Amino acid sequence: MKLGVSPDIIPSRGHEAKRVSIMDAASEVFCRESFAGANIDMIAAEAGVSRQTIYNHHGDKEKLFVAIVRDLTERCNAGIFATISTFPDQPKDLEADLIAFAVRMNRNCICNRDGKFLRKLIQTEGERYPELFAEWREQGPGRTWPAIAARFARLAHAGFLDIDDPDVAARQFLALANAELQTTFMLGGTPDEDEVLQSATHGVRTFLRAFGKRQPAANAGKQGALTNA
Amino acid sequence: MKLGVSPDIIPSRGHEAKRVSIMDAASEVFCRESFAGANIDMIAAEAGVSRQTIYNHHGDKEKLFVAIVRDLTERCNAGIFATISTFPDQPKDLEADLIAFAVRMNRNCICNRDGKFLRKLIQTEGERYPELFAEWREQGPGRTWPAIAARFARLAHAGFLDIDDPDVAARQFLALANAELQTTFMLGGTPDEDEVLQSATHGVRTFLRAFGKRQPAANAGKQGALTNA
DNA sequence: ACAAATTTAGACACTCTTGTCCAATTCGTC
DNA sequence: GACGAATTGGACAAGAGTGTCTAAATTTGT
Repeated sequence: MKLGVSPDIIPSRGHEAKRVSIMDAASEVFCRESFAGANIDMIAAEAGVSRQTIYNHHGDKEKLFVAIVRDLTERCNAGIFATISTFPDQPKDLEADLIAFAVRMNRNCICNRDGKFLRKLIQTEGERYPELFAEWREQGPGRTWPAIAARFARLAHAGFLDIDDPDVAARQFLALANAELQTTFMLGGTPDEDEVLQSATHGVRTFLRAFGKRQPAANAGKQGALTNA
Repeated sequence: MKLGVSPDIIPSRGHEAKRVSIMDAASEVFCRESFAGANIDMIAAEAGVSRQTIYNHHGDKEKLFVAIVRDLTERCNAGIFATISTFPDQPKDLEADLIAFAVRMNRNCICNRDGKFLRKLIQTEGERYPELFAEWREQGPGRTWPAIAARFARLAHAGFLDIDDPDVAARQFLALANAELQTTFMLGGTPDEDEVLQSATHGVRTFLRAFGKRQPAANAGKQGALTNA
């Protein structure tokens, strides 16, 4: 019933509409209740379809769950790569551009519905479905970290940063950008725009204090600007 | 019933032994299977007691769960405060001392059994038991972050660090120390000693590049040592 | 060794959930 | 409006899990 999830046309009625509606409701319920705690009637009610329709579409509870995870994994990875492609390779204002990138990363990949759901499902059910989440591991972290690291390496090579190990720097960059959101994430909350911006700003400032060029020569006053709140 | 409490002795048999055994098994099973997925027979089998004994001790499944969470929260907080008390207030070798502290923090509070279990239970069931985990939030993050921040503030005041906002610095310190363990945590794994040391080392080095005194005057060569791998 | 307390195994009633079947109804399309 | 496909709701059997009850066995304190 709502919009804005998939890039394709969303059928607002008919067979496909039910399918989408079921997937939406199932993600929600599986995340909220865990696999064992979720029941088909709940999902049916939330999706506004009859229980039988769910069985018609997906066969059984486990197949439905697998479909959900695959779907989320795919969409999340697409979102992450799309966001990585907006990495500031030729920054005009390094600090501002990195903050904006960190905010995009958080908003579009980590704090959004798909990101939140996938993260929770991995944490909750990851150990019980190793092969399913191994796929995520390879397609997700296994591919996205190197991609981000490559961007930082390029930025360093172009003289904007002073980085020894791009892989470590990439991990630390995101860790810093999220540092102040951890407690909220823990309890399944969604940080608001302000919190995301705050965390990203503080994180990027610290990142640049560590990896920024000591004296860019062009703007000597800049360094001072980084330290004041 | 009887004896004046002997606070220290751990009973290896008898009534109390069963109690401990049940708590251990229940933590394990609740974490692995989630509250809804766990069943009493599983816990009984894992604890080596009969199902009825569990009902005798704890009344019902939910009361058992609550007891587990309280127990874990209490022990974890104790561990965290004990570790905070080992913070290097008068460091001899700042980098080495902070790395050692970060490793202790990880080993004793985050990667150990209690930490891992509590984290997973909060992630999995936090939304369903708000009042229970609100307690954790107040006693845990609400008290430990300020405590750590105060230590960093003191270190800065003593001239070892150059910190604007101790709260932010404290959060970033731990975020950096854990940066390379996130993926492992996600799937419920336990990082080995090497990974913990690696992550802490890289994290502390970055932290000091950001917050270390630029030129401590006394040891000019030190700064160089921080930057090489 | 005796008495009290605790533990045990099994049976049990009850509830909840899954997944199937089916007849009636609605929907999409021509 | 008519036809085929999809959806619905309700009944249903089978299975699993909770929590209770009991009588017998075991452990504990003295």
